[in-house]
Amino acid sequence: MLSKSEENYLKAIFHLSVKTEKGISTNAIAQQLDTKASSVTDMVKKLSEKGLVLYVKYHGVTLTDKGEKIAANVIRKHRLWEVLLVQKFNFNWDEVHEVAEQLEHIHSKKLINEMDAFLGFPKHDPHGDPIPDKDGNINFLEKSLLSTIGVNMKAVCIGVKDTSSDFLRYLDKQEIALGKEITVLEKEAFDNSMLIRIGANEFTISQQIATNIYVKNKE
Amino acid sequence: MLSKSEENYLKAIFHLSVKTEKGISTNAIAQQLDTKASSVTDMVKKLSEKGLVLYVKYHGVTLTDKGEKIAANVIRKHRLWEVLLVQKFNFNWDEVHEVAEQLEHIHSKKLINEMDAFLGFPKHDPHGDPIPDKDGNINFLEKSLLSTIGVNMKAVCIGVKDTSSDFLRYLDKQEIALGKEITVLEKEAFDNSMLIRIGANEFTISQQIATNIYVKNKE
DNA sequence: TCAAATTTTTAGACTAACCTAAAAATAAAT
DNA sequence: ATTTATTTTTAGGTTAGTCTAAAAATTTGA
Ligand SMILES: [Mn+2]
Ligand SMILES: [Mn+2]
Ligand SMILES: [Mn+2]
Ligand SMILES: [Mn+2]
Repeated sequence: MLSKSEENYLKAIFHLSVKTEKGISTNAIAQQLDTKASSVTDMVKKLSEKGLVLYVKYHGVTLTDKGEKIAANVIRKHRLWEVLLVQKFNFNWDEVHEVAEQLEHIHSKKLINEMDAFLGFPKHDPHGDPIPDKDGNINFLEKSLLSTIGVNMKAVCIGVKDTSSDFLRYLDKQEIALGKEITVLEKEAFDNSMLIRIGANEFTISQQIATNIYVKNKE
Repeated sequence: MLSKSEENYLKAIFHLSVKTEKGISTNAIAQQLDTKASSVTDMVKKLSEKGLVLYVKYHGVTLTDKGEKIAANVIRKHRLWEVLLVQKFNFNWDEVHEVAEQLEHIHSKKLINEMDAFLGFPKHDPHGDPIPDKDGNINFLEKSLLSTIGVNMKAVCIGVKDTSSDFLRYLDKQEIALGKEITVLEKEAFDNSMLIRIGANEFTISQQIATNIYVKNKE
């Protein structure tokens, strides 16, 4: 059975691997886990000996199939717990991540599969991120940034890039939530801010906001 | 924030303190936690420095109010998680303890209080043990061992002493469960076995069984 | 292409939580 | 009241996971 630390390393490497085909650098992992590069080197050696990553000195690491499966399972647990907290325990979507970081390391297959059923086999977590299935397969859905949507186009909010409390509470305040239809009314060339409509409300959002909201094109 | 290990020591001392007024010996704690006496000495010193136990060398430890409150809270979490697993996640009462040992160390006040509400503020866990309230108060209920019940008397099963899987599954097989009424029909002087009736079933149980079932006298 | 900057690894140390074996204190038995 | 047995503590070590500082390898870029 893997330690909490080993699981966190695999998860970090998994997340970093989504964006690139190359090996993941020691420094990137260190930054992701808020630790030092020398610690990463040590751990990566251990994971390599356990057959969970491929590691070539000075050239970064990649997950093996075995390591990838374990990482996906940790992420599955994290996201299912987040759904439970929001849907059953009255957590807001900005409150779940920290607790899920603890809960994702609970070892019990029965627990997670029963929870999955109890929640009705959700496909996405409260932030719109896909939940891996039992075998570790993830359904990466197509998504665009709101900032890329043209004037007079409609889109549906399906996720968030930034998941900080500050950002999520801003979205709450503006009543921007998953599933909401957003119409782009105007774009300001100078600062790339946008005038948008959600339901009956019209308001302006900055580029920084628009580049942190994932949407699905509507037509 | 306390480590998992520190919490486990406090919990062990709490459980051992229920049965005695005296200080808890190093050896007793070592046995409870399946560790060595020398390790206990180390940890007890640390807990003492943190003001969670009173420790006099060679004379055992007792919990301070602060330590007792923390221990009770860990037990509260353990038992509430057990209720969740049985009532919502289809766990049998012999399957919950191991997972609850992990879950009891999750740190989130909101989580445990929401869970408490979600479960309808249960007073007892699946094994009949009382669940401490938010402030750490426990309602120790009066209970007798089934072995002490006289012939022709009725009693209601309200708890179990042994919580091993083997014992709990034996109870399942015999359809002995919390809340069931048990009538003592005969007692065998030679081996202290008992003939009992539960519902329409009559059968004999050994003394070992009878001394591991808690009951409440009925009349 | 080769010196400078950057990244990565190694070397050595630290802490928490364990352990074994020996010493010290307490408890039990003659 | 001593001696003996038991319990507890101390001393010294181990492992996992972390750190800093220095050495080595790679990358950049003049
Ligand atoms: Mn999260
Ligand atoms: Mn999430
Ligand atoms: Mn239990
Ligand atoms: Mn229990």
